[in-house]
Amino acid sequence: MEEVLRVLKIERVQHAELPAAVTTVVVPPPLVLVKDEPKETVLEVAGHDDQSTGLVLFSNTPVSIGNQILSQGITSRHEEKLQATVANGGGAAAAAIRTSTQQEANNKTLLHTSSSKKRVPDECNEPQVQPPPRHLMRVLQAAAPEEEEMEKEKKPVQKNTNRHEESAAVAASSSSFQVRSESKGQGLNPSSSGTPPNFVCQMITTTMPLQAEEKEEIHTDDDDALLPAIAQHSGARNGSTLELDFTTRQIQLQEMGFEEGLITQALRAHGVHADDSILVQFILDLQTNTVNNSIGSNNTEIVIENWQDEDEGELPNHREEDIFEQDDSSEGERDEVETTLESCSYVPQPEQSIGQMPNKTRTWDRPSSPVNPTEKYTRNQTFLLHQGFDPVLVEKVLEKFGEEDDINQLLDYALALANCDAASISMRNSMPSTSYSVPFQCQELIETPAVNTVDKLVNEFKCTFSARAIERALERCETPRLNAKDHQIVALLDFLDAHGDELDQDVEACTMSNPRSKENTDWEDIRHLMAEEGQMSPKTMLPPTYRPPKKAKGLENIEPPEPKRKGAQGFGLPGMTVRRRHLSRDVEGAPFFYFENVATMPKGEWSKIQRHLYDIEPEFYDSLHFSACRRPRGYIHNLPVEGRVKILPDPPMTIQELMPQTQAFWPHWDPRTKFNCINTVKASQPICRKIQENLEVEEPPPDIQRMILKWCKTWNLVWTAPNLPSPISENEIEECLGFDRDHTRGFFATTRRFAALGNSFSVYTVAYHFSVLKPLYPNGIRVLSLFTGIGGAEVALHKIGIKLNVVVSVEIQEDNRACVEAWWRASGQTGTLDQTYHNVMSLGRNELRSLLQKYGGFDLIVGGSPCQNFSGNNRVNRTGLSGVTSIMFFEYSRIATTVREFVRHMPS
DNA sequence: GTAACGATGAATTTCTGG
DNA sequence: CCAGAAATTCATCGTTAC
Repeated sequence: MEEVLRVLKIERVQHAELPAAVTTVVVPPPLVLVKDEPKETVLEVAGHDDQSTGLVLFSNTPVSIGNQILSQGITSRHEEKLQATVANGGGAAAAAIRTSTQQEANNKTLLHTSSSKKRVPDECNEPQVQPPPRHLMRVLQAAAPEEEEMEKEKKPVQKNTNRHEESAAVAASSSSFQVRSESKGQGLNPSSSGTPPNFVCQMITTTMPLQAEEKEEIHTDDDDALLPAIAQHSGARNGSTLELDFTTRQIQLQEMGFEEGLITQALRAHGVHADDSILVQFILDLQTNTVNNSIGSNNTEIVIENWQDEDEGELPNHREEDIFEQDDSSEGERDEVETTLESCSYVPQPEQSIGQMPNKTRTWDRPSSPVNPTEKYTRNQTFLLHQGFDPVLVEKVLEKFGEEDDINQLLDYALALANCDAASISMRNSMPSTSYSVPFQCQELIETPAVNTVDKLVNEFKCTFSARAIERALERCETPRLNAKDHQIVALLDFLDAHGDELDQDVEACTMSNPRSKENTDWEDIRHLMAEEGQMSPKTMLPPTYRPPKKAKGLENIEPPEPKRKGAQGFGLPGMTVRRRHLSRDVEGAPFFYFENVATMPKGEWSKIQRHLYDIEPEFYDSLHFSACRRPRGYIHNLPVEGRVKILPDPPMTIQELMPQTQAFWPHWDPRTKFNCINTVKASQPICRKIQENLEVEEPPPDIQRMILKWCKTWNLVWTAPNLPSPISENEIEECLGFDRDHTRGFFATTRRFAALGNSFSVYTVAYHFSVLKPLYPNGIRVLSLFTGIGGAEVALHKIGIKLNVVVSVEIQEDNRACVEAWWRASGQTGTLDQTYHNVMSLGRNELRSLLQKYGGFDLIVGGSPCQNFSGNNRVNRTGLSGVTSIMFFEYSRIATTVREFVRHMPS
């Protein structure tokens, strides 16, 4: 049985341009691994997984531990670790059966009822077991240096998971936490508003002591970056072992079909223990550059990404000039990178006119292709053959696109043909037609392309679960093996996330049904409806753009627990010392991004979101620390966390401060001082009437008081007259959230206004986070605002005093757009408000390119994606990321990562 | 536009065995 | 008295039929 490893380059192709989604797959010479015999324990071979243009080295089917060739590349240390984990993690996992709840019977009348629910002890509830040894496979996937790097990088993360310990340690370790300076009176930007600002910033600069181990950590990183890869490990191993490894890897790569010279170059450049994907990609790049220097922009992008990944001495802003100043690499490497940078990115479409970028010293055009058609044909043929496509297939492709300049089109077509060949025709005929699209070039030839679900799961969605787990998940979720739709695959991934560990084991007890099947048809309908209305392509919902590889789980390497939300104080409140965090160099620095959503998602959903946003730990805040209402939210961002200030003067911090007129009627048994979270619906009149009826008695009994209080809390009722509870008004909500009163007045129908406010940011909280941007952008900021809503982020930036040079606002609701536009005028903004795009799904790569060219880049990408499927208030479809609206998070992720990719590759 | 519609997970409190 | 387990309390950017 043969196992074929393929290196895939998956790239999103702008969906507005193509009627169908295109996944570009670059297949290198097959890497053949021969299995001795199947074993019980299977091995996933997965390399590193990068962003949308990243690489995935994977195995379609399990590779046994006894794999002869693979074992050559595995050190004995790996095998020991694997065996140890198998031995320790082999317990059977039982599906936890959720305990049922029992409601008290009498719930019809208000009197003498209780809303409390009692959990019935469930005898079937078995204790959770440790994750099974599936993750051990991932230990193997990382070569020794990779593993060490991972562990090194994990240390600060794991350390950060225990905030109490760290803060205690910081407090105990030093008294050097100092308030260095405090100054008041920083007003708003005078040029941005005709009226003097009411807010001042209280500048409190805190400095964190650099702890010894952190100093050492940074030092080590830098050193590593400067050392040749081989030399990194020479100290850890003796010369003979190193030589043996070198030879082993050389043989291994030779068997993959690569030339010896290229292999030697790759091993010298990356070291013998580098990840296969890195080596293979390096060789491919060498090949590609050798065969033809102008294959296409996308291939050169890989070179850049790899180079940047490897260059740990890179500065945060990643400007190339800075890189060169810092980089100690050889002159030859520098020339190569310069050439690559010159040829990368921004491939103009024929119909597009490329505006001149300000302050540019380089052209965005890629190098011109060979003029001679025969030369093009030969070039494409060589390229496709080098990617490992069958010669017959290559001929077919070349017949149609032999002289095509765009290499991606060729690859799309070749992939579609390959997929078609691979799939069973009989099965294809028996399957219902699918919405999954093939490249438009192929549709005339392939009417119903059969796409293997597992392939799609692994290739597009970058699933790293074992084939066994996937097989079982397919059965459990009743997912078709061919042509599964995207939402079905998302559901499958969710199921795998939840039960993948169990599925890897021989556990018969897992009786989960498909938890996501309910809304599948809804989503499909919506997509097609929107497609018919021209709002989006049917295949707009592309897979996530960033899915870091799953972390290896071993005995000593356990996934950090979900971050605690107790208190929801993020990395620190005003006046508190700030908890430090460690962002990788790939993530830190401009352009900044800022994502917000509800804190209390279904279990595991924040972890998924985190994985799609550079694996940055969410920061949970409750706005009750900044205003008179609760608003527990999670934020994932790469903003600095030190030096935050809040806007002054302080807003009303209690209900009583906000509404002093209610104090006269406030019952003594109602202890509330803060509103609960502002929802999107108002309390119904019958609730208020019922409360009134029960308050006819002068002093209601305690149980009635409790019930009334519960309703007051749920619906944010206030006492506007004796025994008269009323819902909080829109104006009061505006003030609670940090908007000016009447911010939303006049744009919405009554219910819509309430909903728009309920969906908004808490300006005070967001402003606190954004305040670190003020010294960074004294001349103003360019913002890409997704899911703008009523403009909470923009208002926050304005109130901090950051000038809004450009705001590209993407908001689908017309009334919201009108509200933002009105605020823009009323607040005397002098910058540009661009509301051209209404739907985030219409922002493809080309649109983003043109926006970047128009405005010269973005400094901040901000957005809070819809939360309906996350919210605890949703009784119907609280389905998490696979929900109809919450899946829009992936659009934020896609756009944020794409913009960051573009901006960071832009010449300064 | 109105009104009726629970489940979920975290935080908190209480119970229990040593 | 204490630690861990179990029970209870509490809050939740909402959906849908009418």
